Amino acid sequence: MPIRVLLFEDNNKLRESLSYLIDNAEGFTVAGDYSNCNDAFNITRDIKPDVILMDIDMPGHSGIEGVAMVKEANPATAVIMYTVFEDDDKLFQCLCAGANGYLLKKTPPGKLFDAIHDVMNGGAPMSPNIARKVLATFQHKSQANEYNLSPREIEVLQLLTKGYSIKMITSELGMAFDTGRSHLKNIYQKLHVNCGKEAIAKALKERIL
Amino acid sequence: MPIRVLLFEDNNKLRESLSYLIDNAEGFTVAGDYSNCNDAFNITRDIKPDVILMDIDMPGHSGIEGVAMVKEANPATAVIMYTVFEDDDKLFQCLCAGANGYLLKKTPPGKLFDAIHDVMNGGAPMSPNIARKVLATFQHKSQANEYNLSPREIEVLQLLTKGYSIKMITSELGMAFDTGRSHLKNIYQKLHVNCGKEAIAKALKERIL
DNA sequence: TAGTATATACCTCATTTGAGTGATACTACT
DNA sequence: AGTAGTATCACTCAAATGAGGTATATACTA
Repeated sequence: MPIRVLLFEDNNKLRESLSYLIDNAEGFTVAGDYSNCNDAFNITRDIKPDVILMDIDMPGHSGIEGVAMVKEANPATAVIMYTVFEDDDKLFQCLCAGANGYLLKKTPPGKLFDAIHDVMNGGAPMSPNIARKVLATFQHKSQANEYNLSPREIEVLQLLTKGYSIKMITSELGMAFDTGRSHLKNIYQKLHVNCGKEAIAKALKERIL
Repeated sequence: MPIRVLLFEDNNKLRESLSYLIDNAEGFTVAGDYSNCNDAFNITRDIKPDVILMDIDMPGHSGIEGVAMVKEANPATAVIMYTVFEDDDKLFQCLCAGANGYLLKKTPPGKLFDAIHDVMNGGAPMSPNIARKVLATFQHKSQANEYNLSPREIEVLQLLTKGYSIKMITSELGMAFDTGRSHLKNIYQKLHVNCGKEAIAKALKERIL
């Protein structure tokens, strides 16, 4: 049986072209196409499509909200974002909302079919630039020295981010209590924070360490 | 000019087959193949290949260390992991070390060429299972209620993870100082931690919120 | 209706922490 | 030889925090 695809795209011309293209391809059928995702929850719940191609910039609810609605209505439906946006913010919001793939609209239409097959196969089709951005998030670490932390300070900060108290840190590293406090004071200065809690938040959010 | 590929793989049979296969393919040439990556730094620095296929489990330095060495020697060289491992630990260690792709050895050899082209194109070729794991890391959030935090407690915890002091939190949320402390005490209990720093660390690491 | 969870608020006490100040020693570079 | 950075340790003081206990009002549930 053919793969059932749903389209959410507010550009009528594009939506109709895509619908025609996909519906006439071997092994695919378009189960519906919509110019907004205001009713995405009910639609998905009722139709339970295999794959959804989702634009981001639509009137009313955005595609980002759309993904969330779809995933709540039927988690088994795979959602591929299909958009012109490639800024980090929108990308990661979509991924966090549960998107299974992310294609830029400059993707040649023929590649769409590969992507749909890929996502049905448990994959995560992404345009090359997008995939690179995603992998880059794992590599944002070795920049501890953006703040010129000394090796010893890094050790201290690492233990701090485990929730250790100064006492625990200093005994772990075999230094005097006040030495640990000195290090922490210097760390706080370098990170431009005022207390340990801010330091932990900053260190973990920016993946220092 | 052909794409210059380097192989690091300790299984001699497999390495020779791969080398033969790739070297005889149109548009590819094997610039070297090695059974371990103990000298990966110097090799990469001297040869500066376009792409490296890297095994993980090798005698001496692991492929994970290998990636790091390669990336230090010549960041422009793309590294595709080629391994049987699909456990989260090894995967994320490789990605953090700078790997550009991650293929399981069950990948049909023909797909290797697609992957190499993909990575040369700025992409990040990954086996479907792997890609799913990577995307899943972005979706590990909405499980705040694993700890049965009440809505109000979640608000408090969110501000806490911004490094806010109790004073700031309570004034932000318009409640009495002691009310904030009560909430925090309950939050600490529910998260099984003893202090705010641990709570922040746990909340950020487990992406509660 | 009784019980449970939530949100609110207050009190006390001991500990932890941040800020300020100062000091010694070692290394590395100028 | 002098300077800068790092690592070490000490002392004080005021503020922030965690742990303990109590209390009230509301809302939902059994």
